[in-house]
Amino acid sequence: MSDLAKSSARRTYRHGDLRRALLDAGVELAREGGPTAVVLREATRRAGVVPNAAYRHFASHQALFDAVRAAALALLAQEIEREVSAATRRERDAGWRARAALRGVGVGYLRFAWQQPGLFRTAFAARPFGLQEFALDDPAPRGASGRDPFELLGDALDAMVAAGLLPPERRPGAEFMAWSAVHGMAFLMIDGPLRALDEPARLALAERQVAMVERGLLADAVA
Amino acid sequence: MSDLAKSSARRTYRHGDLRRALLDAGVELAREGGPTAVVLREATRRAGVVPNAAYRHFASHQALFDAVRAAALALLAQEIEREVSAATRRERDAGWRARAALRGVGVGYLRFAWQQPGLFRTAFAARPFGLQEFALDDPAPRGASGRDPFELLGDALDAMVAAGLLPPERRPGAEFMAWSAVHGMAFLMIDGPLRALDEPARLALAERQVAMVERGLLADAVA
DNA sequence: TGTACATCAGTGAACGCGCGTTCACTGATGTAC
DNA sequence: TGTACATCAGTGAACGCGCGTTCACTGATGTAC
Repeated sequence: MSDLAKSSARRTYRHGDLRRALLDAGVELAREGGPTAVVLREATRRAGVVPNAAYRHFASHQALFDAVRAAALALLAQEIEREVSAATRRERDAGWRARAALRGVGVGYLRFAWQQPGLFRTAFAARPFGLQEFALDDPAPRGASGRDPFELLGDALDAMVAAGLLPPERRPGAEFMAWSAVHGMAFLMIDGPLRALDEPARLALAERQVAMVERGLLADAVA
Repeated sequence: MSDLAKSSARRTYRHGDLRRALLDAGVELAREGGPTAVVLREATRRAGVVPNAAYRHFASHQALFDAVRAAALALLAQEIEREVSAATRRERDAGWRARAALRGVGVGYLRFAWQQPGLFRTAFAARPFGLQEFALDDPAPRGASGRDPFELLGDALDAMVAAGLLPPERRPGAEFMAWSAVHGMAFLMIDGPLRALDEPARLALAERQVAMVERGLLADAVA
C-alpha cells in the first residue's frame, strides 16, 4: 500500500498528461476517419510531440488502438443509456418499461452508429487476422451506469423476462439475435444502401427494426 | 460493329490470360486474409509476373479490388441459390415455398459468411472514406440465376406477398430489415462473440434468427 | 532552506518495410502486302 | 508462301510515401540528505 503510493508518487509531467492527449487525439482520428485513421504518428503530431514519445505511454500502436476502441465503446454505452432513460421515463408499468428499454437500446445503438460512424466502426473493428477477438471487457468501455453496451441489452431482456413478457426458456441467445438485427442495420446505414436515408427516415426504419425484433422474440417458437 | 470486331481481334496473350490469373490470385488472397490482404504486388507475384504488369489489365489497385469484390458477391449469390433450392425442393404449397425460400436466403447468407469469412468481409468491405458506396450492380456479382444476393432476397419477399402471407403495404423496406438481421449476425459470427460457436450451434442460431425475422415481418404493425 | 543526485518524459535521428505507381524498354505475336 | 511492319503484353529499374519502431541522448523535475 505505502509501496504503491511511493512508486506512483510522481503526479506531474512535462507535457501535463500526454497519455490523455494521445488518447484524445486517437479518438478524434477515429471519429474523423474510422479505425484505419488511428495512426500513432498522427496522434503524436496532434499532441505536439515527437513520434516515439508515445512509447512512454503505450507499448505499441495496438495498445493505443485498443484504448481508443474502449473509449468508443464507452461513448456508445452512454448514448444507449441516454436513449433508454428518455424512453422509459414516462412508463410506469413494468412490461411497458421493459419494452421501452429494449427499444431504447436498439435506437440508441443505431443513432450512435449514424451520428458517429467513425467511432462506431472503430468500436467494432476486427482485429487483424490471427489476433484474438476483441473483448468487450477491455478497460473501461462503460457508460455512466457502469454497464457496457452488451450488458445494457441484457438488462433490457432480463426486464422483459421479469415482466412476464419473455418466457425464460427463450431468454438464452436472445441478446445475440437482437444485437445482430441492429448491428447489421448499423452497417447498412453507414456503408451500405441505407446510407442515403435522411434523419427521419433512418429513425423510422430503426424503430421499425426494433419493433420487428421485439415481436419476433416474444413469439420465439418453432413456427 | 465490324470496327469493334476488328479492334478486339487479338485473342491470345503471352501469359495466356493474365487478367484472369490476377483476379483468381486476388480472390484467393481475399479468401485467406480478407479485404486488406488483396495486395496488387502479391497478386502479381502469385501470377508469376512483374508488379507493373498488372496495369495492362487493371487501371489501379482499386480496380482489381472491385473485381475481386464482385467475384466474392457472385460466390455469395451461388451459395444462397444452393441453399434456397435445397430448402424449397420439397415444398409444393406456394406459402410454404415462399417461407422456405426466405429461410434459405438467410441461412445461405450466414453459411457463406462463416465458411468464407475472408470473402464475405471483402464482399462488404467499406470503400475508403470519401469514395462512393459500393454498388451491388458492379460487373458480375451474380449467381447462376443471374440474380445478385439482394435480388434473391427481394424475390423471396415478393413470393411471400404473392402467397398472401405478407401484406403488400408492409413489403417496402422489408428487405433491409431482413438483410440487417442476418448481416449483423454474420459479423458477430466472424469477428464477434459468436465466433467460438461450433457448426451445429451456428446453424441452430442462424435458423432461429431467420425464424425471428419471418415472424417479425409477418406481424409487422404498430405494436 | 540548500545542494547533489537519480529519475524518466520527451528529443533527435535514423531504420527497414512493403506498398502503389511511373518510366523507358524489348521482343513475341498478329497483320498487311 | 514469304517478308516488313506495327502492336502492345510483359520487363527492369526505380520513385516517394508514411508507417511503426529502435537507439542513444538530455535536461526538467522530484527526492534525499
